[in-house]
Amino acid sequence: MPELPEVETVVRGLRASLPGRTIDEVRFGKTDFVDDPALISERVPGLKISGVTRFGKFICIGLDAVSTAENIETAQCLIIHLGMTGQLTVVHSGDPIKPHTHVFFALDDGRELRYTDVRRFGRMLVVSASQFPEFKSRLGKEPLEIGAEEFCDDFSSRRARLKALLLDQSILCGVGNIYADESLFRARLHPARIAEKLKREQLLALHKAIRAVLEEAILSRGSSISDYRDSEGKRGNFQLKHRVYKRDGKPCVRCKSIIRRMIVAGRGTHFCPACQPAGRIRRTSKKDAAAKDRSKKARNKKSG
DNA sequence: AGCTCTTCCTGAAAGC
DNA sequence: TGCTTTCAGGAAGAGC
Repeated sequence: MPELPEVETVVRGLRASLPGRTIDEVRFGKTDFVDDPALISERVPGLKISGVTRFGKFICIGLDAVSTAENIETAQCLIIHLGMTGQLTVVHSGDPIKPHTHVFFALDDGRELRYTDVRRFGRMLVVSASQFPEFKSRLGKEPLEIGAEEFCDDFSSRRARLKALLLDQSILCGVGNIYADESLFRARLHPARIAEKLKREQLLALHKAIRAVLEEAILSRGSSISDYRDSEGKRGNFQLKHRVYKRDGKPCVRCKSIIRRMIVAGRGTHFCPACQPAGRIRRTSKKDAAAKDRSKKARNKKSG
């Protein structure tokens, strides 16, 4: 699943081969993950790619009018989120089409930028350059840019579990399930701990761990678990360096305890029970227990 | 504020 | 062997 390091790798690849090219034509297959396909068809063809940037897990392809004499409002941002299984690759227009390829951007040099997405959990939209800051403002801070002080301030007032906070894109943007688990392991913090209850040193350790994990993962060109490929269709290598993610049942690289998997914040979560002690986990409240009981009964009813 | 559940979708894996 | 069911998960929205 593409998270910040994977998206950054894709963006670097696209940045090396797209700027300067003009998009001649846009073709669509299935469009249920596209906000407004007609608007993309209307605005994008004829524009020149000015740059490719990343914000959180989003890719932004900047587009400008070829002739600067045009009116100013032609500058556009093509925004793409890869969801779980999205892939953006640049190929020659005659190359075989991979299954589940749903958007084709024909370039003026005989190549094509293609969007492939098996599960179609991704998203694609176009906004005018003037609307872009507003779109961007809905996202939280960049984990590689936020300072230690700021990070501590943001987390120390939160009553949610660390795992939930790390996955919340309106707080920090770009961290997903893999890098949340890997960061928490490095900081020796249990995923279900409440942020507010941590000591300052622990929050500082988490801030440092997030940076370290993301930077190392970018150097390894991201993690390829199943579907992830970069803009040239190549796999990343960071999955070989995961210390807890999908390693449940295996020995901890630090202490040899068996890595465990549990659901936290609704997500499969991997951790070492010895290196990441639970601390004082909030006891299951009567309300939570009742909710759990209800869902269990609902499940039994369905199956029986 | 924050938690749980549901929805979207498909392929892999588990269950029978 | 082969069919059916379950599960995984990023994000958004509902309801509590």
